[in-house]
Amino acid sequence: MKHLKRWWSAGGGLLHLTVLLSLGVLRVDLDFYLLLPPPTLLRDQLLLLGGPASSAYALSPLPASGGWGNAGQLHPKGRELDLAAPPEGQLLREVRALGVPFIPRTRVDAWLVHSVAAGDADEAHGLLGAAAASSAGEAGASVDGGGQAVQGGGGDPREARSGPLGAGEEEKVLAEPTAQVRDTGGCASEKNEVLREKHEGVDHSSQHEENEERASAQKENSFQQNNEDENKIAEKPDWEAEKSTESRNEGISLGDIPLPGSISDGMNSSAHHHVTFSQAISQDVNLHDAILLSPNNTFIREPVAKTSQPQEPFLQFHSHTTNPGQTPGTNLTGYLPPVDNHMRNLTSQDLDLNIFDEIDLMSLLATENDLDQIDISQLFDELDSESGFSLDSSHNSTSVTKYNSSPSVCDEGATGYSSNYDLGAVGGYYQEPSKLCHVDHDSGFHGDLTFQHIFHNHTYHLKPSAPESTSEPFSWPGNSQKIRSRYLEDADRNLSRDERHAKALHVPFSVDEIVHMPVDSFNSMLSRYYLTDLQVSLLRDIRRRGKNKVAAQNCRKRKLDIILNLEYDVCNLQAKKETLKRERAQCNKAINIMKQKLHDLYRDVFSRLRDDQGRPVNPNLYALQCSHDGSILIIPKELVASGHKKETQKGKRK
DNA sequence: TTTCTCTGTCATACA
DNA sequence: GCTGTATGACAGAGA
Repeated sequence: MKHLKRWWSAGGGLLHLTVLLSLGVLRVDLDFYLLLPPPTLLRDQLLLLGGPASSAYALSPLPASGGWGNAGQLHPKGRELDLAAPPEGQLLREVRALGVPFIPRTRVDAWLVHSVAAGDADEAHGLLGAAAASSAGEAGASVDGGGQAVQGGGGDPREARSGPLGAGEEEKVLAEPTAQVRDTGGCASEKNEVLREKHEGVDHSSQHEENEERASAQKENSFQQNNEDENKIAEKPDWEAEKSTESRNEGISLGDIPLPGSISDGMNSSAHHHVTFSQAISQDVNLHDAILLSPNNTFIREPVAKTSQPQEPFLQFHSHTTNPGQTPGTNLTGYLPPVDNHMRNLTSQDLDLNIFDEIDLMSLLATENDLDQIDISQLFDELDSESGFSLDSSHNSTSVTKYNSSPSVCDEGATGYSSNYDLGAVGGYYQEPSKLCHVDHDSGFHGDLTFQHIFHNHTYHLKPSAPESTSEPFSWPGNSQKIRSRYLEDADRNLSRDERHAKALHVPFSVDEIVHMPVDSFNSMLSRYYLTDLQVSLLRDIRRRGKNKVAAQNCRKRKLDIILNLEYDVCNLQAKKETLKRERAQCNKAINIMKQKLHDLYRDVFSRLRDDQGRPVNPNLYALQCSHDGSILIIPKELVASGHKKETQKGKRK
């Protein structure tokens, strides 16, 4: 534990990148991890290498989430990975107890952290040694004592054996990562270039080591807060996470995020170094963002080389595989070998073609269906009649022309709309930058959207009902136009009016998001996007109608509850009334019985009374009366009657 | 075809 | 003034 803490305190970090791919019915997360060494360790490593820094980080592709390890996988120190690793909960507790900023959301994450925490004093250096061995291969550097890379090698050990490379080959590749890099052909040079740039960044960062050390104490204190913040963010919806991350965006620009394309830039700056090295960042980046953010990066431009080599240390093929029929968030790795194998057996060309076929198809669908002029005209007719928009035909054409004449803006994954801001990620859909949603990349939008992806929880909320999702959940077999058109017709038919409007106007948000996001996020969204007046009006109408719809539902439900409660109260009151009637009858009956008993007692008393002559007292002429002192007097009824009259008269006078 | 129910929407009031 | 909520009234869809 103390070593891990030292690791974090020294400024080491763990960068978790997740690239989301959509392959037909499958969705694949490409998880890979970058162990970012603390500057102090880095310095030691540089000394060990005896030359200029050639290693800035350790690339540690990890096994797929859901399994603790694979046969043949090596522990950072070369041991077989302990399959009976401590329980995940224990690891999570340990890691979180450290207050490290990296939030292990998966067992793999926890394993990685634990591998550092549980190792001996050289463990961290061993990890760094792996980094050196990975990236300093061109110099032929042989790092002694823990030079093996932390490697995951994929989720299923069977896959490792049956994959393009055998287990032995895989180990060889892992031991000689640079050879793997060279094998990538043209990609290798670019990758090495990236590595070189990163190394330069490390050199630069090492110059600021003193500043780092001074700041380390403060960082350690801030780690705990960061950890708490990330925990909060992870539990919040996307828009709440966005709110939380907006404040971070003020301090961390998009370029600070050590994405594959921007990591070199981040390394070259000491300010960036604070972010990329000193703070461990766990973030998920979808492929779409990667493409947008890093157009010149080798990783993006060479998806074949990257995705086709599961054993490559740089990028380990998928840890999560989901499909639309799967429960959202379910990790299939290790549970669905056929799917997994299918994914792994995809050749690079297959993968590439699948990805971009889907992208092309999605773009085609969008352009063919969403921007169809006739549909737009019909839509505006609807809008005109239903939403009070005063639009004439000229307006329609103007609007369409306007939308299509905006080549300088980017439709940020405007898949019509999809849920949870996974606009580009869900469908792997990158729409050509010429549509409606005008995104200002300089206005902070990128950062927000990126952070939404970064902090999402790997759960792809595929709404089961078609109306909620307009993205294509699968690729069409053989591009059958009939099937596709039929599907689209059914999908459109199932869409609500607002959903059709939003889709036709290319509003890049789902109706659900528009309705339920906080007003601050909604307003910021309106201001952040270059939306036309029509789009803004539609968004506000959708939000108003959605709110009112929910309110009406609640109102009716409440009214129904009130009615049901009133009926229940009526039944209760009726039952209570019957009970009271029965009690009243019983009371009357008891009173009559008491009266009868009193009458009998009265008769019995008079039957025993005698006057002075020994004659019985007539009860019709005399009555018994109790005095105040408790004595009983026998008085004539005439006196009793007159006495009552006097009392009544007194009472009336009063 | 009529009736009834459900649902969405609008208008309005209020906090 | 804006926003959200509540509610009555109306209209349309469907059984």
